[in-house]
Amino acid sequence: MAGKVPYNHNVIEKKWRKRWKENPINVEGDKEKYYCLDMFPYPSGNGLHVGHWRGYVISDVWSRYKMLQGYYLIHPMGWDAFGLPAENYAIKNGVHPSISTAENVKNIKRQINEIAAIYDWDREVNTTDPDYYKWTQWIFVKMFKEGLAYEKEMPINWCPSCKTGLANEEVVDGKCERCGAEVTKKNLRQWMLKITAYADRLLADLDKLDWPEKVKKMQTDWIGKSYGAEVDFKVDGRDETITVYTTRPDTLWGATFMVLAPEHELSASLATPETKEAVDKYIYEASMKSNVDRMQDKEKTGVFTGSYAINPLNGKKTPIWLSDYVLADYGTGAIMCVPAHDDRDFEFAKKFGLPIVQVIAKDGKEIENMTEAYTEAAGTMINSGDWNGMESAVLKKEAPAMIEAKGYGKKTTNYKLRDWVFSRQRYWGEPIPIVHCPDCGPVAVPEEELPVLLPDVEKYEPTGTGESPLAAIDSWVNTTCPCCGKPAKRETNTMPQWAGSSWYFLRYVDNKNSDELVNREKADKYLPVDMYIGGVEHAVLHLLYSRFYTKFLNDIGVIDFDEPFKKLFNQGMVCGRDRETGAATKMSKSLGNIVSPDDIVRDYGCDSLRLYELFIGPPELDSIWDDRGMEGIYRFLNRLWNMFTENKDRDVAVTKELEKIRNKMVYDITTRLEQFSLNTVVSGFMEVNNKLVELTKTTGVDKETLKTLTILLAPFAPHIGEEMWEQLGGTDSVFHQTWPTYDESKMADDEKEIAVQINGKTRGTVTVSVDAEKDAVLAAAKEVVKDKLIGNIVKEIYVPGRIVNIVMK
RNA sequence: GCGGAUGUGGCGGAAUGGCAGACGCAGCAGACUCAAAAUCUGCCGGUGGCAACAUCGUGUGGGUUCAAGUCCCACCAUCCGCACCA
Repeated sequence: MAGKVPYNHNVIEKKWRKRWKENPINVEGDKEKYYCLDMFPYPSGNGLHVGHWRGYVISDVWSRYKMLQGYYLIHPMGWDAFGLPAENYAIKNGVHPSISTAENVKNIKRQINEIAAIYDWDREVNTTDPDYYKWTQWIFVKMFKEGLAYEKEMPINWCPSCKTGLANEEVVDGKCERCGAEVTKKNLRQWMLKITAYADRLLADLDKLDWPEKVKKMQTDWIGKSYGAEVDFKVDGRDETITVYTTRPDTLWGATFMVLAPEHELSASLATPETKEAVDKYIYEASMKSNVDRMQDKEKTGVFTGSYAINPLNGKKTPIWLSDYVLADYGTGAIMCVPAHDDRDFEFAKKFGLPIVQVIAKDGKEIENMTEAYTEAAGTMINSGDWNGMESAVLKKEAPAMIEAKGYGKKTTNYKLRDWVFSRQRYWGEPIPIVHCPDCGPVAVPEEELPVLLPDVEKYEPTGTGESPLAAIDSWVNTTCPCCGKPAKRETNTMPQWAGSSWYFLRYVDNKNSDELVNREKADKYLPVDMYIGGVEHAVLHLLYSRFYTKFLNDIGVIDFDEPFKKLFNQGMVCGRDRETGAATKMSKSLGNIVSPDDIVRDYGCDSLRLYELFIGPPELDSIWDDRGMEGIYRFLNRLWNMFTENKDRDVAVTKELEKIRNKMVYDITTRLEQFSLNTVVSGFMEVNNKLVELTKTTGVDKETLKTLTILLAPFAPHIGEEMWEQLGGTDSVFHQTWPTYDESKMADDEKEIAVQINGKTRGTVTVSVDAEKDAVLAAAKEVVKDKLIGNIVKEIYVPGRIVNIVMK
């Protein structure tokens, strides 16, 4: 066709990226803010693959949609740039991490800009920038002053490969989350953050959040709150008392023995001369076992100490054992054992021939030849003295108070959450701003002296001794005490990578402020985050730490809210296909199945890639990259472009049909987008385009429909959207238009084809007017299937606009 | 072991309890072309049938309902999370 300009993505995309740079489209005015945040990336040397892009595309589409709804966007990007890979690269190549990091940032920034993301680079932050980590350190100092950061010598998780301590959250299946090496225990002086002080609030406030239930559940489980009682057992013939924690105080009469963790402070001393050798051996062996060994030991082990404890309720002597199935750092490190009603205690009792006393009747009676523990708190109490006859479920709730009233112990709660091991023995992280003074102890570096700059070192290698490489720089380590002025030494441990990422979203709204972490007025205006988009891998670590930091900063008056992220969306991964098996596999260099967005953008354009990233599948599920699917999207954009160019200069009158198509299009796209069903938004565009292509051959498509389509499409394919808008005569950016609305009355069909079923099976169709009477529809329907109406009609069902079902016989 | 997610054509996937398979990919046939690519048109779950049509069909087995991919019960498989937390 004459005058037809083919779709040239290169020309269009280049043109509009330049325009956006010259005339930013996101302007504040007096608009309300909308804060849409991406999880900021670690600037890896590999750059991004199409999987990383998925989240960025989703957040960009959502942001542009919000923009068309009239919001001013906070849509920033930054770099989580401290961490091991840069340091390991430095060790290998002798390049300072700050140099390799800067190079990687540059490359990834280029890639991200090709998504056409409207990131506001004026807000950019980098966790390794001293102006940034000054405030990371400042938060630590504040926590230290509030007693939330403290030092402790304790056995911690130690990764022998990374040569650093790890938080519990960083240990997966007994292995290092980062490198996969088996984690061992090491006694080290550590900086800890008292996140447990916030356990209750971290748990309760989950209710406030519009987050995936899965993530809330994971955090709930990680915090692991339980209700029960601490009960004091006197050691027979000695002055000591052993306190146990139990969630089942109702079964106290059934406690027939007690088990202590080998690490319990009384473990060794409970041994008698006869048992001493065996007890010491057991304690020693337990201390040598790694986490993995301990978890893999399915068979229970244990040793009798020779001592007995007195059950406070019935005065009975119960033997005290040691076993490593009891955890030293949960509860009190000691448990009372009720083998009749606990699986683990049952197994232990069976193995070592300990007595089993049932105290809850199952189905109203005592079980003969018990083969497994009865763990339900359901049934009447038996063998339980004055508790006999009570309901277990009731007693379970009341017993803690009863025990407390009698002076046998107290009502209590417990958490699985532990305090956060916060120090790392590595180089590339924020120095912990503490000075150790022989007289004053640990002293915080005065706030006006922050940041404590990370010094250059010659050797980045972790020492492996439990000291950071910083310890080798005498000139840096030796300083004076800020308190008394005497010679003192700097803390040489650094912070974990999580430190910088636990609060970065606050800094974006005031990233150049050198006097405050964030200006309060700006914080009140632009925070918190309305929508947070990122992978589910941060369900516990990053998201829990960020919530903790936010609550702390709220407590000390820096900000006015106590939850950072109102809404959270986890996008699925984009997998590659295994060349041989065809199975979905993570994209990785070693498998050679990485698809680079650079190649795709070059061949098909950024708009095509954006649409394919959405069309590939439901955004919350993992999906598989398919090059041919990518081509299909490209074909669609070409068809759309051709349809557009053939209609844009025609003078087409609005018909009822066109009006219907337009309203239905707005309805479909809007509702699907609101439901975050982004894959079906794209198919919705294809459907409407197919219809418009048909109309192009006959009546053509009117301007209003083309304009509406253009605005709807713009958040998804912004370059072509802008180009179409301009060609339709728009003088301002398409993103300064208003999101279209629909009129339901103009969407509906006058006539509808509905199915006619007999006994639930479709036997024909009938086209009826939507406002036809039931009797008329039924009559028409019966006419269609009259040959098949053999027998008696029992019931006739008509669901207007949907179906007729005739029930026979 | 506990918890969660998922299971629909050759593939990715779509379906407020109401005609299963939208949309796309692949495939087949045709048009255009000397030819190919691109593009356009048509077909495209299985079985039977020239066809109209019939029949089976959403992991398996039951159930509720006029009607079930969708709701309920019991399983199976895959993936993810937690895992001796008393």
